[in-house]
Amino acid sequence: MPMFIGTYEHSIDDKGRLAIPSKFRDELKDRFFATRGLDKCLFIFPNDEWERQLAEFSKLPLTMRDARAYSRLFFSGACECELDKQGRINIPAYLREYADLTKDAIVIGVMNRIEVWSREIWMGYSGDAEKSYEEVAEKLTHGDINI
Amino acid sequence: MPMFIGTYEHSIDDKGRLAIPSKFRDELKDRFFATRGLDKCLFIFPNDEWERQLAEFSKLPLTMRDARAYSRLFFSGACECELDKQGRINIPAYLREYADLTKDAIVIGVMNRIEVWSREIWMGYSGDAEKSYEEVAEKLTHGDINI
DNA sequence: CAATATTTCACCACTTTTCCCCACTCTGCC
DNA sequence: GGCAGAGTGGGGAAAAGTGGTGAAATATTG
Repeated sequence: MPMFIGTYEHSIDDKGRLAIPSKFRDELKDRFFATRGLDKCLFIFPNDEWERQLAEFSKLPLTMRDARAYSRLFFSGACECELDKQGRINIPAYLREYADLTKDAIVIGVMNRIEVWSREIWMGYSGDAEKSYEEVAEKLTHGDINI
Repeated sequence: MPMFIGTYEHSIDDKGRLAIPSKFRDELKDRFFATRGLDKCLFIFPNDEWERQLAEFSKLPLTMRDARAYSRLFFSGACECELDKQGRINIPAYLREYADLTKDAIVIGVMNRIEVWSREIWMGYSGDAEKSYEEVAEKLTHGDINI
């Protein structure tokens, strides 16, 4: 079971390269994937998590309009990543655009996935989220989701 | 199991030639087919997927008006493709017309198939879809995506 | 039927991008 | 202070994408 935790501030160079925090590298070693995430960030999934996502998609019928659109965005926005000798990955242009990644990136571990944020967007998002941290926690436990 | 993912921006020349992204070529090596897709794009299926489509169609009753229309367009628009030495295919004129392909094309991987879009149409489509990406994600997976 | 015109296809060459390797800097630790 | 590990930047080789040219096949016309 992978466990990604922590926040790292890294930079993306002109070629779209991003260093993966060294603490995350071992868990990713075999195979991993990046794709459009929710809330304008990128998701990075280790192989087993990726396959869990695929399983969800295989249930969707080609004839449903929404399902088509969703899988088009999901898969067209995905890429398999490889670490270079320095522990970096190459983020394709379309993903950098989606997440507004130019120079300063925030890499965070969220349990079974990694997320990559543009610095500005993360500042806004985490600021808001922090304020309502307790509120959200309360909402979640009233539903069927148990923490 | 083929896995086509990613977005590529290629151009179609006057002769109707389109370069297939090199990452897709290996998966297509033996045999593959192109035809009219849904939403004004072209579908490209590797051989095994093509045969799965055939199987699906053979289940449809000949008496259903919509089924007749759909399979007519699907099969009359189909052609077997071959890669030239540079990794390009030749897209027949009627398919280019169907998908409005003139110069700039977007090639995307959608898991078990490849799609070819005119740049303009894709921009419109993906722009709309992106707006509802998160909504649809929630609807389709009803909460399987972690918060 | 032959000669010419036209289209199609395959090959070749060029340009651009990508990827990989190496070198440097900074930080923390011994 | 020096060493090791982590992150950053740049340069060169290889691959990927694009455009063009020539040969073969087909069609057309005298």
